[in-house]
Amino acid sequence: MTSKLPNTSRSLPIALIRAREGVMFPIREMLTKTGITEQQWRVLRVLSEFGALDTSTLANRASLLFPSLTRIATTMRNKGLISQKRDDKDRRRQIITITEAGQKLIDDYTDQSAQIVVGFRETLGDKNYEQLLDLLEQLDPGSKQPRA
Amino acid sequence: MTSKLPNTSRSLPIALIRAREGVMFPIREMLTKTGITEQQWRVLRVLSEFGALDTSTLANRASLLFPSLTRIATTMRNKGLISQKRDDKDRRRQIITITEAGQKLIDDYTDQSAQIVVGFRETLGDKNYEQLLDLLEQLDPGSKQPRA
DNA sequence: TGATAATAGTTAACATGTTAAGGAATGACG
DNA sequence: CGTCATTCCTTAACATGTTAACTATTATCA
Repeated sequence: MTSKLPNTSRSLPIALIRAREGVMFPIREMLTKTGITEQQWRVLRVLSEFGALDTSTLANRASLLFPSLTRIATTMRNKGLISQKRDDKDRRRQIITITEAGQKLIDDYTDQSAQIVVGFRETLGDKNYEQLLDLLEQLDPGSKQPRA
Repeated sequence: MTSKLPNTSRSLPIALIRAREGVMFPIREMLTKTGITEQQWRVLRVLSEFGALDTSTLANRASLLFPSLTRIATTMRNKGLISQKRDDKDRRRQIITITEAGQKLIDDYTDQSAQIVVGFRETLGDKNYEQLLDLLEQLDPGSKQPRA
């Protein structure tokens, strides 16, 4: 059996990369002004939404790998955006908390960020936008169980 | 006006990352056996589809940034997967060509790669799969003009 | 209890993503 | 022809992605 690959123009991995580029462009533009990266923004958003979390849970919810989060956390601690302490019950665990400065950063840019989301929603239309999220979720291996 | 951000679970950027993780997982598993990375695989696929290309065009079609491609090309040249030469007409340009070894690698793994694509197509269903590609394309800023 | 496995994170090493600056060749124009 | 902007690409610097090895702590179980 000799199967053929789709054209690169209809390749799912490449389409996902390009879509991400397109979505991230205006967001990155906004983040430039904040001085933090896309990943650091995700960390703040997750902490702001869920409160203090241990490293594993945070990594999972922000879709970051452990080693990345270890480095990012160091950077963010130095910037005063988060604080870290050991869990007294299980001393292997690190508990990460958002600081006031971190929360302020979120608050300051929530509107602008939300506007960008609205833009994409309008580009696709509400119905398509929701369907896109549904389809993407089906490709996500973690979507079967709720995240830790 | 105080807008609110969507939950991180319905955030488009995060959904795109997670979907990409899901799609890339089996592909990366396959690529481990080949000894090349996902990006190097993309370069080979584009060269195999379009023939020799200059660096700019290749970067564009493989969705790679220039600096990345510069490094990747060095690696791949050392592995004997591609060859590079200057364009005689415009000596700023590098022309990149796939080697026999590179083409063999593509040939050896085309079937396996195509099977993975089939898997995702079946997961979503043909219709949804095509619609997903269409929606993703709408988020791609480069989709308005055909790529260089 | 004491050896061993499992868990939570970190560190290391290499590749890529991202932005900015730099170098070489070409093009435009007075 | 000479200057200057433009184009194509490379280098540099820092952040993240990815895999593997390693440390510290906790759980298991004979």
